[in-house]
Amino acid sequence: MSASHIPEDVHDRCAHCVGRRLSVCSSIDDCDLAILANESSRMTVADGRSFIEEGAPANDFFVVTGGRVKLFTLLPDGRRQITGFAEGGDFLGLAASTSYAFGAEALGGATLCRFPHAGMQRLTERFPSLEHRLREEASRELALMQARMTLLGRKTARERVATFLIERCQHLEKPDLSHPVELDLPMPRTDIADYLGLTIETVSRILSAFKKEKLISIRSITHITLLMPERISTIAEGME
Amino acid sequence: MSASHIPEDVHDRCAHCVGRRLSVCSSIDDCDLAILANESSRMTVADGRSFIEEGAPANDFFVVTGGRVKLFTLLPDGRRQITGFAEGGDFLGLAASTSYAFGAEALGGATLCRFPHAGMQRLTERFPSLEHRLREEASRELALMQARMTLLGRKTARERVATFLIERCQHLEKPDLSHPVELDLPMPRTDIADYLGLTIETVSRILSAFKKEKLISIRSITHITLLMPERISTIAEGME
DNA sequence: CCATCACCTTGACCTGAATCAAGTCTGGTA
DNA sequence: TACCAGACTTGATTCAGGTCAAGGTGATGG
Repeated sequence: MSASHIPEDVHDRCAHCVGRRLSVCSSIDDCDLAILANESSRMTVADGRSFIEEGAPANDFFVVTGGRVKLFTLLPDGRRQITGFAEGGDFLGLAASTSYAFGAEALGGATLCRFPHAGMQRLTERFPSLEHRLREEASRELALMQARMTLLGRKTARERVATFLIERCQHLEKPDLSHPVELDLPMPRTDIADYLGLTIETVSRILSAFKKEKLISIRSITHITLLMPERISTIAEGME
Repeated sequence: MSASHIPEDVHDRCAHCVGRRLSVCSSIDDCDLAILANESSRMTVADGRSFIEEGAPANDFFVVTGGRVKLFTLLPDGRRQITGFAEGGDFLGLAASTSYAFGAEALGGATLCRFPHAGMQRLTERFPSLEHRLREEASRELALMQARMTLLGRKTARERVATFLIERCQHLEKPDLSHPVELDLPMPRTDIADYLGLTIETVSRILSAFKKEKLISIRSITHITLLMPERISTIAEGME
């Protein structure tokens, strides 16, 4: 598909994409959107389907344009560490030299925009600010991972679950911990456990404990209200 | 200090630096070394002295030109997670947006080359390949962290210590696991423990166990020989 | 040559989270 | 309305690794 055939459509595809607002694509001017669109292609991934294989040759970058995905690494015996959840606007594929350092699969269905490395290179040559934006993105990710290593290496189970809840808050449009917060947890407990380096039973127990302590209320499995967000934040920092 | 005053010295400073061979500085041509030198300054840090404060405004990048440093994050009550060790040629400071996401201190004395962000920006504008090199560096680091999260979240103490030993091997000039390997562990047990998310006692016990199993021999506290590197590597991957 | 101090090792015991094992809840089907 | 399957919760028990408490070791200085 070449930009010269259907320039309007192609332009629009990028113009109305969440990546345009949130992701690396924001470093491209409006008038150059067709070039951007021409180097990328859309794809959808069904719930639970994998689209990045850990260790496979890294040929593409991805922008999540809809839905959610989980990123993970595996040990040979099947133990799994989820290294992150990504949603609309998030950029994937920087954690790779020649091969991907992580696997990725859709969490309840996702749409993605795929940028082959070759095309991305053409884009960075043409738009140097894009390369800078990619570095910024990598830096942001590195800073997040720094905190996550502290979580996995040094926090208690209680602190980990509290941190997870606070992290979810900060993904909302208007994070505000001074009032109760309604949260949607679209991932199953298994994923939360593998993200926090715990077992599903421990996650469940601690959520129940938080409920008993009136820190949260559990409206349904996926729908939780933080009744005392600031107290949970205190627990998350290990200061309770 | 301006390059025009003592161009020869300044040029030489970069020409003979390990960063020139190993680090981001390799993306600059010989003839432009004076420009590079002019944007950077040397510094030495004594054993145990801190030179990056977690949360402080991030104003500089650093290249380790000699010795070693440790990078870490802290919890309010003093729990510490060492997120990495850096040595000659390693680049520091990418894991930061406006403020550093980690602290850093010298491990037995270190020399560094400091690049203020403003100067680095002048360099990346003049040498676009440097910006690309920085992104590569960030990607390499991200891939490493991915593996480290799996270690902290999912590996047993035995697997962690084995992984640490294998990692140290891979820092040698000629990594080769088919024969016994002599290793130097310049960091105290406390640092190894904080790197692996364990206690000093557990690290000590597991090294003793490895010794009893004839997997390693402990010649002195800092000097260890891996007698069966491949078996240790197998343990590290969780496949024993 | 001994004292000191910091760091490391070892042992005994404890505990937080894992494991093992029932339940329970929910949404989908008939 | 009852049944079923999959996901979650809860309880009982175990165990890996932490904590507490002695020792050991080796580099430095008197």
